[in-house]
Amino acid sequence: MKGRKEKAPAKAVAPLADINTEEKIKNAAREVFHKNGFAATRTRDIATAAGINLALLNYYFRSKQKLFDIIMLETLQGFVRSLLEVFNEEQSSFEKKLEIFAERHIELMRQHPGVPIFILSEIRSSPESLIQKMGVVDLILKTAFVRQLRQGIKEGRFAPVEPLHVVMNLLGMTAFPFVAKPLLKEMGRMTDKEYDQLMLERKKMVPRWLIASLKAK
Amino acid sequence: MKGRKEKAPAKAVAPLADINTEEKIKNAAREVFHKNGFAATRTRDIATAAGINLALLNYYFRSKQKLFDIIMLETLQGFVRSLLEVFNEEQSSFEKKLEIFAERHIELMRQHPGVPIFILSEIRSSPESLIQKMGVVDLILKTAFVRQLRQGIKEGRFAPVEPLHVVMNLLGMTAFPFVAKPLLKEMGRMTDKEYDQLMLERKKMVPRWLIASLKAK
DNA sequence: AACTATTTTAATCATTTGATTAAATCTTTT
DNA sequence: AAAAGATTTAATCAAATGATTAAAATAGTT
Repeated sequence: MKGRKEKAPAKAVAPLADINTEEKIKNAAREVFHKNGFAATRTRDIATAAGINLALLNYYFRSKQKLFDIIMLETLQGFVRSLLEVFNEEQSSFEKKLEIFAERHIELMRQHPGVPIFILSEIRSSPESLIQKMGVVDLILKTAFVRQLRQGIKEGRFAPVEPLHVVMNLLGMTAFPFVAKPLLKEMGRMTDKEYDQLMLERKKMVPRWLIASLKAK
Repeated sequence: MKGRKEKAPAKAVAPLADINTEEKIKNAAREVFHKNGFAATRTRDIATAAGINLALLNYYFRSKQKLFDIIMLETLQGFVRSLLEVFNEEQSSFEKKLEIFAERHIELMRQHPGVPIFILSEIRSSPESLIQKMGVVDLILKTAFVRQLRQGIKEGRFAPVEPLHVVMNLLGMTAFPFVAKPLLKEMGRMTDKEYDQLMLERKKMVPRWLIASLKAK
């Protein structure tokens, strides 16, 4: 243990107009990790993508694992936040929340198509740590969205159903097409442009399909 | 290149009552690959799980990649076959196919919960080769199932919809809960047993939800 | 400019990991 | 039983990979 790297490098003057090294590494790491996952990523891939010397990665982030943890945490937070934000909104109706969520969530995934499969495939064999890192997720069944769903059931507007089923259906209909894109695209013999067109259609349709399903006996 | 391993080892007498080495390796490989994926799997993990000497893996399968290819191909075929079998059945109605598919597909995934995320996460960054290995998938839009869907739309029993949307919704509702199990289980603060109970419920519910959505304007 | 602290580089380590080899053991055939 | 062939083992290799080090370069301060 030498002293030089005991603490993180001091953040010197921010090189305005140009991006600093730490950010360059993080951006490259985000891209490569999202694309290939932790195990298939070489620290050299990240260094090359960032256009930096390999040693700088360890100088700024100590280890591949620590860098990954940062990227994963930020990625998860970005996704969970956007979801909870909509679900917690107190004013709007259940139906309106559905519309806003589908619109936002699908748009978010259009901008970052690799993120859903990244999250899911990293979580699959990860220790408790990662799942607890998202302690936020178990807040979902306490949101206004779920409360309104239960209310709708009580009033007889919707058929009785376990709310988690509805969350599964909603996320299944929005996220799955991104998770399974290579497969589904091949099924439909589609170009990326055509596939994207379907995603746009789904922004409007998913809420309707879901509402209809809630009325099924 | 020595001669000894130029060809595959001769399959000698099958050791009845006991499983042979090749099968032991394949079974262990299937388990480990399904759990951790290609990149995160060490050949030593497989050897240990199979209870064999590391060199035997290469003796029987030449390389990690070749062993993986075999496992992946078999895994894919198992999944696609069960899907096409139902969709191609000429006699049954559209609604009946839906019921049978949901029942079979969910049951298959209950037996092999790691398979869906395994397939999807390996496919994501795989070269064309893997996707073409499943040339079968693009047959789906030519099945009786899709033909009957189009017919139903023409007759006005269903609202007009691109069939691929319906396939997305169906697979999203069946497969996604398995793909995202760690996340969804945490959301619902559920035990494995409780989560499995939900999967059983979905066998009956997914067809109803999907039919209802088809009638949504 | 001289001095100090920070950032970057090239070279190198140590470990992990896929694969191979040669010898040993076991099985089948003669 | 001897010979031939198949299977298994222990030891080892070579390349890949995460990480470190010492020195060089750069920026900031006096």
